[in-house]
Amino acid sequence: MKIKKFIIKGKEIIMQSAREQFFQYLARKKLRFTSQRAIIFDVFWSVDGHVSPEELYRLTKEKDRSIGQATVYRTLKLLSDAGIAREVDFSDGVTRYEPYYGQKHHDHLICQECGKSVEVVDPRIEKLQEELAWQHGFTLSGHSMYLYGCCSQCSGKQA
Amino acid sequence: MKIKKFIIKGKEIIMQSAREQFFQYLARKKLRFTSQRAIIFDVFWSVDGHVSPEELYRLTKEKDRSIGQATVYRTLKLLSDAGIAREVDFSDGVTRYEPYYGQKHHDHLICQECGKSVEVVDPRIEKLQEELAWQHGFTLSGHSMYLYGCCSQCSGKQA
DNA sequence: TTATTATTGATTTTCAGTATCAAATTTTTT
DNA sequence: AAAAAATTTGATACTGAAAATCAATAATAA
Ligand SMILES: [Mn+2]
Ligand SMILES: [Mn+2]
Ligand SMILES: [Zn+2]
Ligand SMILES: [Zn+2]
Repeated sequence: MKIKKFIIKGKEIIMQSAREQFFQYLARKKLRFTSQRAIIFDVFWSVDGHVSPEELYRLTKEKDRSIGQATVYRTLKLLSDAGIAREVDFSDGVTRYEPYYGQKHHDHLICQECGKSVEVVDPRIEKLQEELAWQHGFTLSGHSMYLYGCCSQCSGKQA
Repeated sequence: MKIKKFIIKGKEIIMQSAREQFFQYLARKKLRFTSQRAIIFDVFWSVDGHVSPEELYRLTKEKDRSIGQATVYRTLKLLSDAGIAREVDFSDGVTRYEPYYGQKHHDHLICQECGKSVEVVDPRIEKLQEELAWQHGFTLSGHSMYLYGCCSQCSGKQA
């Protein structure tokens, strides 16, 4: 109970900082922190998952019917540029975004049966990726890695 | 010279086997090895790179004006299912296909300046990926990994 | 032959994402 | 304050990739 409270509080604090970072980013670029952007940010943050622009648009409209779809797309791009959100692509045809602020880098392990995704990271892999790029004379600026398979639950059902 | 000849001959042999495998696959599925499919296969194989369906459609029409775009899409799907081609996604908005028959698995290192791509593979990474999935109770069926960066040529130019 | 099945190319449709643009809002300058 | 400049917005139109539809063919089986 106490732990949960702590976690929740931690999340709020992070949310505040992320919001602040968004604000700072906009200021730096001489852009405005409008009410629409605030609403979209808040909804995006409250979802806290891997959400597509269209899903977010739907959710946002529940808070404010007047917000346009284009603004949602635009705001997600801004959040991306501000380093608060990240695009993820689970190869199922839709691009999603995930909150990325205050989160360590991670990759995804995806169950192709039920669609469940697990966030994973292996420092040894990350290191080897750097090495590998280096060997080919590349300066690595990023990577995307998705592991596809079948989770234990889905494996169980099948057998 | 001798080496080159050997390689070329090797490539032809591989092409023959790939064609054969395509044929076998179609037979197994009770599908037909039509002239259109043969042409599309041949052109695809002769390109030998990372080609988009639209590019392939254009190239194919040079051989046979009557071939339809839908057939190119369909045939690429078939080649994929037959394990002869593989989809690749360099995150530049277009899906490409590469010949995959007789080729070892590989991942891609991509220069974001000039678009050049290098095929790479590191068995240690592959092993760790398996491990990682295993630890989460997943049975791994595949993965996609793209390393993005800047190649030595492009780095040189900038500085 | 006749019936069945698979294939094709043209066309339409879908869908995500982008571009456009006039109206509205905010900021800056007089 | 008023006017001018800059930014933002939402509606709408548009794009391009990919899939679905469908009538016409072609190949195969009965
Ligand atoms: Mn994630
Ligand atoms: Mn390749
Ligand atoms: Zn599952
Ligand atoms: Zn380069």
